[in-house]
Amino acid sequence: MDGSIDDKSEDSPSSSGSSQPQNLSTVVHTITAVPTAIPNQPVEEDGEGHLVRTDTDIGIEKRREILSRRPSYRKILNELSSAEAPGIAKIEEDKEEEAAITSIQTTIPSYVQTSAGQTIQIAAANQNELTTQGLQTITMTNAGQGAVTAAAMPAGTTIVQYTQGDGSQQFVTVPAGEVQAYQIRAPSSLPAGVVMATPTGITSPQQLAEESARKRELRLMKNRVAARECRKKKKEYVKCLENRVAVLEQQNKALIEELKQLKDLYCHKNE
DNA sequence: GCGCCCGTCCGTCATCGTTG
DNA sequence: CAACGATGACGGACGGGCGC
Repeated sequence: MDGSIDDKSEDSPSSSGSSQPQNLSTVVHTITAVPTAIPNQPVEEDGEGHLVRTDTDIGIEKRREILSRRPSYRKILNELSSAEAPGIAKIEEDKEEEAAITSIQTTIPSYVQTSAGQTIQIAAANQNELTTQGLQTITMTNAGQGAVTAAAMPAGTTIVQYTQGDGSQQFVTVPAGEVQAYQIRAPSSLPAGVVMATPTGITSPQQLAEESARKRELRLMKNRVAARECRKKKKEYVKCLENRVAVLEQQNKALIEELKQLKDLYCHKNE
């Protein structure tokens, strides 16, 4: 288990939380999906000096019970909207999210590092443009696969391809033998906006350790983004539910009013 | 000004469901 | 079945309001 809860400040460059703009208008009325009275988890050290949670068997069961999965917000909402509430908009596989990802990736890496430890800039043409518009995708290809650039490349050249926010594609080439494969990462030791790429073919324990550290950082980075997205979705979901409540209240009022009128009508007829 | 409380945001971990 | 994405839970940071 690599779960450590004592390393937050070191391994997350953005976790300082300094002057994060607070979302002013989001008053989330609590909609409790599951009981959340989870007892404090006991904590102890693992072999490596990391603090880890230790659940008792009962604790695990209880936790599992509590954590029993609900469908995703999108699913719930889409089911709701398709089944009975035409007024409620579906949450789509949204463009908004893509936009958000683009903006997140704006802060990501515009450099790769060669096996020689040399950092090369991905932003071939215009670094400013890259950093303002952001990377959308980064893909690695071997020479010969990229039809456009392959012609101009010496055989065996590794091509690093990325797509900018405006859809235009940029390529960076690395001489054959210089690099075999890259893993993208944003290590906390590097300034924001720098990506590391390191070769595979690791043999020594130290390299293994570095490799696993890299993997961990990558995983954390992805999860960070995923958590952001998830929260965004959750907010949308809650907003939609609130809207739905408002609509239903309105309908309820109207129905009560109608019932009242019909009753009056009925009474007058009988008189 | 200071301490306390509360609400919000964020990163991380654990876990589940999905997908290739 | 491993890898990955989604998400609940947790804890820390931060800001605002309030009483002293």
